[in-house]
Amino acid sequence: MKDIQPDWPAGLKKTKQRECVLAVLEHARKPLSAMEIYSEIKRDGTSVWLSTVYRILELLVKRGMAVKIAVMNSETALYELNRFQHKHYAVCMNCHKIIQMDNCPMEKFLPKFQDDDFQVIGHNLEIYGFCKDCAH
Amino acid sequence: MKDIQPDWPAGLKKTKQRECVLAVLEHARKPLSAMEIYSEIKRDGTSVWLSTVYRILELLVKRGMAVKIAVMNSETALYELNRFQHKHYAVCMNCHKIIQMDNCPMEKFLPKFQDDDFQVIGHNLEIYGFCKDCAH
DNA sequence: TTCATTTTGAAAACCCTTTTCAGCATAGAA
DNA sequence: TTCTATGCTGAAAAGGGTTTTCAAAATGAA
Repeated sequence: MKDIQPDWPAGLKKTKQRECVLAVLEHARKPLSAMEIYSEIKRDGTSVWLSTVYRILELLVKRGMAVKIAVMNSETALYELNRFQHKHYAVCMNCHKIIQMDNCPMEKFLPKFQDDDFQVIGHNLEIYGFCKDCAH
Repeated sequence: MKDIQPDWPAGLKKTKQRECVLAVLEHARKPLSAMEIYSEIKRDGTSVWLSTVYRILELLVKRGMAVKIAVMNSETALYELNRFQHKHYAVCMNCHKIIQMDNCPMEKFLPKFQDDDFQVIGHNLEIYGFCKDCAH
């Protein structure tokens, strides 16, 4: 699990726990919760504490190496490696699967506001509905 | 505060606490948190418990009379009366003010998904940036 | 008014996340 | 390599919003 980091980011102390969190994120095929990352690491036999996972995730987000995703109406945050792509997700209302969207409606859109001006920095968009397995 | 409900919704027992929550929501000029609703009611001299406010809000949402808004990266949910309009909000990154948007980018947009099909039911969109008071 | 049923008060539990602080590990200096 | 300052983790507890519990109180139908 620790064989894929080519070079360690400068200024970060290299610890077993940080290597593991990064490795899990690199192997992840979908955004993961702190608990999922924690379980994955423990399953591999490494000892970590949940609070440490949270600390490491916070650090990675602060350094721009990871992205925190807040799925609406879900109380747990998800994390993934920052691959520097603008993206949005669709969430299945039945199985809660998360599916990546490949386009963005905000590209060609000028928002109008009730109040006067608003300097737009970014946006979050989430589609909800039913995935192909749960559509009936 | 209890002077504006023309007729009480059928099947709902009329209690002081429910009247108050509805009254606060009717007077609100922006989405409110459970705590804000609770404070407002107590400020008017009525005795309520926070858990009761939560219970009432849950009931109103379940009945479609209120809408729950989950502002991303904020851990408190907001509630407002369901006025049956499709809308989105912009959130100021500095003062956290919430400003209503008057248009929606999803109106003329067909999402493309990484996985195959996804049956779209709805969407959440949130713009973030700086309001006119906080833009510098 | 009486009674069955809901609703609330009051407190505690929940769940995810953050904080605390002492002990330990790490990286850089010697 | 060894030493040392600094940063990181373990372990536990606290935090903050929200939900649950259960007995007591209030509601509305008869």
